[in-house]
Amino acid sequence: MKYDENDILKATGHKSIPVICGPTASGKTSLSISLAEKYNGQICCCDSMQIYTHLSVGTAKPTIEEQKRVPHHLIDLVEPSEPFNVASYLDVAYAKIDELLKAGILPVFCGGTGQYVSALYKGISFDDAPIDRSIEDSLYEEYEKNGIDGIYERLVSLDPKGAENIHPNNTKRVIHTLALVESLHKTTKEIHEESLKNGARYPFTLFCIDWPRDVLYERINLRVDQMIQEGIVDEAKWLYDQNYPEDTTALQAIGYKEFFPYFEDRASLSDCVEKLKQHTRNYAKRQLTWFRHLDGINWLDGANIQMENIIF
RNA sequence: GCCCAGAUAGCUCAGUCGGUAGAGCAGGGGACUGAAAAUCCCCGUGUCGUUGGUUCGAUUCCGACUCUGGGCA
Repeated sequence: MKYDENDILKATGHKSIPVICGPTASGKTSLSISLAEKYNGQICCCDSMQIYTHLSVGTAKPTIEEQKRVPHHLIDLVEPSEPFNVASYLDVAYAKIDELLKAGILPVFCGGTGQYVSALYKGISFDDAPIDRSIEDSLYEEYEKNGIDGIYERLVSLDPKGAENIHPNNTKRVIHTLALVESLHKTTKEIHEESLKNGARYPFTLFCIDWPRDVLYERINLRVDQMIQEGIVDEAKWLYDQNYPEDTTALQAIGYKEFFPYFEDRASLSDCVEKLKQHTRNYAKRQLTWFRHLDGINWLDGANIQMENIIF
């Protein structure tokens, strides 16, 4: 079901659902908790790694204490070995929003994953059946043997406009897009238009917490040190010991793979910690690029957040 | 004290058979529609340690000095 401003207003007293965005370590969690406490809300996490069970310290999942203050949803949804993606996220997120609204509770989104926030906000729907992973697998085999050129050319001939937007070096996207175009017999433009035709399912208002870059990086460094105290290394060791296949999505999470060289005696612990800080800083920059280019985002000065300015 | 090696971009280093220099990383910007904490694209002028000498011309060759490694006493 689709909600407009009035439906949300009737259910919660607000015209839209707030989404607190921001790079890692910007203070999203505490702000969204304050907001939820203030307005009788509950938190809906919007994070591609917090959905995994077991990965808690490294994903900066809200702590048990934080979860006691306000109920948190959309975390701990699947085992790290299980596949999960934007489409799966939208399914569970929509169901949760409906459930909360019916109960008159305000969902407060707290999101670090640009792709998920964007899909929610723009109302991108993934109605087509998911493409068969085996099509992609066979394209990967072809890529291993003959390189990307032939695959890219096929994409250009089937979907020239779509190919323009993908750099041939981005093999992951080239292969995925070709698999999509071939199996659906549609161009990316058609796919995109169809995916947007229903519009956003709920009105959202986006907020993004911003800090001067050097301050943010300092916060990140401090937080990584804190994660060490909280046992991130043990958590990483656990994940390492699971021996999941290399392409397991959860293994991509920052905060785990960085310690694998240490477990294999190929690097010192402190080197791995430095790498982790580095990767986290790099990631924060990418997140900001994403949020900066979302239409209608409201910026909040991390050092001086006024609750009165958070209007939604 | 002596010998050897090094001193070039924020870091690690390459290079210039003498014509003022370039990679990786960091940093900055960007893309993103079913793996997204992923993946990918763009952006490189710096007293080439200091100081003399040789030379039309030195970061490059030679000398001295300073510093940093390593070795010998």
